Amino acid sequence: MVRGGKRSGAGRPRGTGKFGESTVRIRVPEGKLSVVQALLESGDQYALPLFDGRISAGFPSPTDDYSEGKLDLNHHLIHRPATTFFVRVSGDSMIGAGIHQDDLLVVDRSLSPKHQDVVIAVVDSELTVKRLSRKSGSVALMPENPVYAPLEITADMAFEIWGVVTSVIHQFR
Amino acid sequence: MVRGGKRSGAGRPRGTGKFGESTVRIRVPEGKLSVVQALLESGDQYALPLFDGRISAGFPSPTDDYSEGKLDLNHHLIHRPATTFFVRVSGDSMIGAGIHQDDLLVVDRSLSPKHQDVVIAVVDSELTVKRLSRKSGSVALMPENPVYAPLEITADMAFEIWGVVTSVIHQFR
DNA sequence: ACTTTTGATTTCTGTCCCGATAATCTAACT
DNA sequence: AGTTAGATTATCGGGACAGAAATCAAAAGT
Repeated sequence: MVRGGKRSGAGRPRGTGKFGESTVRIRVPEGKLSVVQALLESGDQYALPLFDGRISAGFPSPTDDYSEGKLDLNHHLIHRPATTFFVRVSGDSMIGAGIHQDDLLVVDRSLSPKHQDVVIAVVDSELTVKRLSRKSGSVALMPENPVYAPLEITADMAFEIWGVVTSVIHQFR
Repeated sequence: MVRGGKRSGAGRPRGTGKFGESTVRIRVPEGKLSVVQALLESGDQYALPLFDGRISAGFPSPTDDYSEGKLDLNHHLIHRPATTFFVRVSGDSMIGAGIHQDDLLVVDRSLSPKHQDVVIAVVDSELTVKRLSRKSGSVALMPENPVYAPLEITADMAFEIWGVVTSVIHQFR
């Protein structure tokens, strides 16, 4: 007479809802509701497809499957958000390293500056970006532009390294 | 005898809770609970301070107030997420434009390619990044490296522009 | 008269409950 | 064997509730 009956495995399976997973109820301020819902419904809006320029056979299309995977700029370029900041470049003393006027630098304060690192330094109250040289016990800031001269750091200078430049971003449009 | 009494204005004011705003209840999948809570409690984790290299007086410190404001790379570099993708650079034909081997390009398909734009193009099944020239009715792809020659586009070529390069990102570390 | 205490009131937050809906299983039926 | 219908269990969103928090106003204290 009875259909079914109490048994394991019966009923709606878990994780068959909208999110494919069990859910928790939380309170969200009204102002941030839209961004949270966007995060939930469409995943990370800024995880965008990455193409490898080396693979160019077969006339691929941007609408194809993205076998190279997806990339989020923030995650890719910023490893420690708490110790990272940006600097807008002034001057052309590092043009040989691909750092141009008005470029944006990503700087991490938590990295220990090593020989040949590009660093943000303050020398006598002046903010500069240079390549750090630690050769033979002396410290020097090396520009990458023949117009400028290397700057040897001496004990009487107010010298501080703010951080190590991890990336440079140049905008065309 | 009665203290207080029914009246308007009494009671806890609205918006005095944890979020300073009225809240709504939503369901969040367990797996995304931590990221949603991080978004709510600490704001945008990737909105980082921006310094202007031109302002260098007074020996500022990264721990000072950030009068230049905060910047989010995704918002700053990606205006239309739906039509934007990344390309990893292969080759050195655009080194004069600051585009090096293994750099990351941000490409927007929704921008109409104009004269002198840096574009991602497919010519005869080959993916290239070049500066677009539309002078005098003809179309050409101009490298920025004297080792390479300009490529004039003729009618018999399979030619397609994938998008306009809006930024180039070079990583040091 | 001024300050402090105390109860009343109202809102916030997290949790529980519940009905409607949805998805699956098993028995009954064709 | 294939279909149908009841049983079972999970999801989803709304209502409700207890405890905490914040404010008001009267009462009590100085």
